[in-house]
Amino acid sequence: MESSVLLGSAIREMERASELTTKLQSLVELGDCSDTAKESAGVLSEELLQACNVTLSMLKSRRTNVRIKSGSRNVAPHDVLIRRDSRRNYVRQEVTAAPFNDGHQWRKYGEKTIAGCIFPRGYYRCTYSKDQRCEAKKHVQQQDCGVPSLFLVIYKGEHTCKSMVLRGCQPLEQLQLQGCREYTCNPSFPLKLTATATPPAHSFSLRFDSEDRFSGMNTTRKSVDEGTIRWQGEETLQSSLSAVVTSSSKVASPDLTFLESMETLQSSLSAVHDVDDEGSLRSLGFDIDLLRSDLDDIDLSYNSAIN
DNA sequence: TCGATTTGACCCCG
DNA sequence: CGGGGTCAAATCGA
Repeated sequence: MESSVLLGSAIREMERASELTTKLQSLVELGDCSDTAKESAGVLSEELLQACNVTLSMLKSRRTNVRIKSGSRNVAPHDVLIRRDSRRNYVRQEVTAAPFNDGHQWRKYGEKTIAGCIFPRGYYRCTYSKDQRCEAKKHVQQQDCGVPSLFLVIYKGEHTCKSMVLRGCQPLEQLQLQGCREYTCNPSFPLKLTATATPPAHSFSLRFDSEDRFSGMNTTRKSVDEGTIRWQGEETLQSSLSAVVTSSSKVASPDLTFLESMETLQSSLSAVHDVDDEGSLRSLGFDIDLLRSDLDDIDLSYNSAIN
């Protein structure tokens, strides 16, 4: 069971690597030596390398065979196990490359060297443990030296706090995404945005990288329907910001306005793209005002003036 | 100055 | 008694 879950994840990563290789190959066959083509090739190579590294980490971790003492069960990477402890509190354990991207805020209260483990175990409790008597805790332990590294995370107790700081109660957050500016939403998670053009399809890809001191750089992307951006929050804020904007060659207007399709949200998003003499997209900038809650699920469509 | 992290000491349980 | 979990003072950094 555990092996099949792991194998499935590894296969998906390799399928992604295969797709990236195909794209890279197409780019090479075009023989385009422009800067944007080089940049796109660089991005694809980077994604390809990461997909390979993730797969390697999974397979290496499987070899080292992570074992949970209580219950004596093996937990494969990305496998999730839920049980109750002796106090009938929920205990959930999982192996992940991003142990802090779980949508909650944690405060570290201890660290301990564990017998037989290379890396120390970190002890965290909910930031609101005192204010709201939230008893949620988690232990985080690095499993290997892979890139990205995998961590065993054991969650104990359920969140009773009303925090959900990454999902709603925060004041209006202004997020400006312009080219390659950096945006930091939390001192612990510096985020870096990169924008890249991919000729000749005039498509743009926006990628959000999140980085923390344990798992290093994480990159996420989303699939997009033509003419729309589907920006869907996943379990965590930090890994959810990824969008690919595809504008066909018929788009000639320098102004591209994205309209919010969900009236209940208070967010607004506008984008301006810059075209060169031949009408090809050269750069794309976003200005986004949003509430954190917006990140849960946003559907956007755009109108574009056609000359 | 205050909140978060670090780290050594202490407690508890098997 | 030893190892894991927590406490709390010291330290860090924004």
